[in-house]
Amino acid sequence: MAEHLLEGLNAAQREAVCHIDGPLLILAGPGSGKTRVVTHRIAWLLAQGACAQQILALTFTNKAAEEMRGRVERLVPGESVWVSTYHRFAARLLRQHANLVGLAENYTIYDTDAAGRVLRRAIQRAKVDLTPFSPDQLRSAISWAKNQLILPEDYEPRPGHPLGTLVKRIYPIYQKLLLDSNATDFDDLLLHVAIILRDAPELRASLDQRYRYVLVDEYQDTNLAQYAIARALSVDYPNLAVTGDPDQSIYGWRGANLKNILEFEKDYPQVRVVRLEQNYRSTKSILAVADALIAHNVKRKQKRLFTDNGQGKPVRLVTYADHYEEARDIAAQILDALQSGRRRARDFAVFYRVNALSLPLERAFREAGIVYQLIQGVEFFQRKEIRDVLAYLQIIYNPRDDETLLRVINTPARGIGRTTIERLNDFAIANSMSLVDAARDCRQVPELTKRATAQVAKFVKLIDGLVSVAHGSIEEMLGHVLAETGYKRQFEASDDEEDQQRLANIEELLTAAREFDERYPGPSRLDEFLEETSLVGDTDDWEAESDRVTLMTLHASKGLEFPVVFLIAAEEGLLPHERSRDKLDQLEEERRLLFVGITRAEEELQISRADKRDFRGQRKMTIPSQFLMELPRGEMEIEDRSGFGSSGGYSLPPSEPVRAQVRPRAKEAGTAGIRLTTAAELAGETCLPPVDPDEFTQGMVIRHAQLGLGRVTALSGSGAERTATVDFIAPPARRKFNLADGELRPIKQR
DNA sequence: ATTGAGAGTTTTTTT
DNA sequence: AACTCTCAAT
Repeated sequence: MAEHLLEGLNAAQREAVCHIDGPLLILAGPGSGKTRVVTHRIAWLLAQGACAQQILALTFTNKAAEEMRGRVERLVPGESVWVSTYHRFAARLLRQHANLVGLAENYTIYDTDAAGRVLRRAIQRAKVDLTPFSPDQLRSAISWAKNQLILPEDYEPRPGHPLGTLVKRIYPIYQKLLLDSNATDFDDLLLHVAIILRDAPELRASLDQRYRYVLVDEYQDTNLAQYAIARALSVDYPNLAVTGDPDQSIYGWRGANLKNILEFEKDYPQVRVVRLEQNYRSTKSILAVADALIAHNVKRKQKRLFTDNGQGKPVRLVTYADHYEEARDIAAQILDALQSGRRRARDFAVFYRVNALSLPLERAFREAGIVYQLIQGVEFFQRKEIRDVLAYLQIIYNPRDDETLLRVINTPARGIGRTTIERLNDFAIANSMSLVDAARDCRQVPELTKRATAQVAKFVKLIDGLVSVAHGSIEEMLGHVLAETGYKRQFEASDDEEDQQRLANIEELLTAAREFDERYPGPSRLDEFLEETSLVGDTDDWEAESDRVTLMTLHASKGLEFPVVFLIAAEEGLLPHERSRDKLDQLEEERRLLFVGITRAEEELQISRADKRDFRGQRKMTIPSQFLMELPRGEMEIEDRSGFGSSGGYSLPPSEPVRAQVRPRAKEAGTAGIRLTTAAELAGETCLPPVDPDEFTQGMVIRHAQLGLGRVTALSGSGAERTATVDFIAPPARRKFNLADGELRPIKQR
């Protein structure tokens, strides 16, 4: 019956898939088919009679959750297994039991930004001198405490620990500000739920029973709070299955606790341990390098990686004269492979330790005419204009939210200045009321000028007006917000490129709202919408389907794989990062980071460094990474392109011509199956006059006055409402346009 | 309330 | 180098 689920699995994989009751630890090396095992196991459980509602799968990222949900859906169509991130699961649970921790059901989830501002207010209120510490250090100390499930009243610093003393003062104030605003930060979602599960045994027991089978992905990255939640759901029904790889734990700095996985067997002595050690991703050469490197970690569970894949090319270790040369040569190698038709752009990825290292690469790629996508964290919903507009929705939903009120009270500017806000705030504190209520009673505040009082009264009226229309669809509510607040007006007046982009983003938000409304028809689901916008980023940011070279940090590369990988800047201070100096644990984490990077590669891998590098505006001689000494150099191809002794430094061996400066001809590019646009191609095109919005078609090549050439990838609406999503080629960018504005012109190719 | 000069930073970032 | 933050001047 369900035997097909076992097809094509090796013995270890089968063992994991067929395990039903009792704790299970899956130690899954890179490329060992972990996701496959997890999804097949879910399908297996269902086939054995478990019902979908009894299964809960927890992941760390939305991307992972989506991926897993999709694969389960394909295996067993129609079954709705709850696959969720930890935070979303916690947010839902907390929504139902908010009263147990002093919150109301309509609590707000703050993003890092908002939480940071609250912390700043907490510091001010504590009237302490923060020096010599930074607010950031304090933030991470509080975050650490929350992840350790230490409540404000229980926090005790180590004696004589100056930062701890400050935390003890400020953490309770910070937490009170959050609770008074009926708000949480990200850490709170987990903290509150963990505390609820600890202190409400009946509730815990009923949830334990309800979620009979709990699966946790990337277990090596769990912090104590997440661990506590998973454990609390697996007491009476200890069917907890966790998967992870201690060697891929790279989020220790965020409170992840490697002990959770290393000591899982202590927690559940009757645990069944399955090791997935066969790698299906990489060549023998690549795996050997990874294996040799990670063997240098002391705190580690022994694990042997092996593969039936071929030997493959040797891993290359290259030294360049400088970062510029490094970038140029990588671009040249990629271009060469593209032009010969050996590879597509999407086959390549370049990894680096810090985002700032991407610049020279971007420049080189642009010069070479290589299309690339940069994966970086500025998420759509984090953008200022989006946050501003959403803030109004948050206020409608939870008016007690002081922080958000502070954000919107003078955005856009409406003549309520700092002093006015301060006086309102003092009044609110004195009467222990929320800011909205203080604003509502602004006539009782004697210090306020007449003018200020009038402005504040007007603002209160605005908010009340918005609240009164809070039943419609999200799109409508957003429409009201934009209309009543005049938020768009400030940008419409300007012809600044950035402001126009902001407007476009707001349009995009409206589209997102409409899609949401369609997905959840019926009564207003404001809570769901706000939850989604604060907990879900831009999901379609990186998609394998777009044919571009990928540039990203090593951290971002986790979970992905590419045929060809370039790993740059293997230098002391960068990899390992200088902040990990002299700290064994952190040094091992840096080593794991490199391990993760190496094991992303399927067929080819090049690790490089430069003798000189400009960094933070300074040119410095570099020192090779100590990790390079740990690699099996005998099995690798070592190349020195630093031009030792030669004056130029830019010279390359004659067999490897410098290609980066050669722009590809459009024809050649076409045969290689890649889309490249050259200057020549550009010149050979003429713009057609503006056309009716409905004449745009998918795939059409267009030109934008500032952004250049692009291709229409998606269309929606019609007539004056018709919008197009356009992928621009150089620099690569995805933008959305209202076609009625006439900014886009079709291109006629000669 | 907005602008600008000057100073001070600077890892990674699932949520 | 590039960015943010602060504080002072308009």
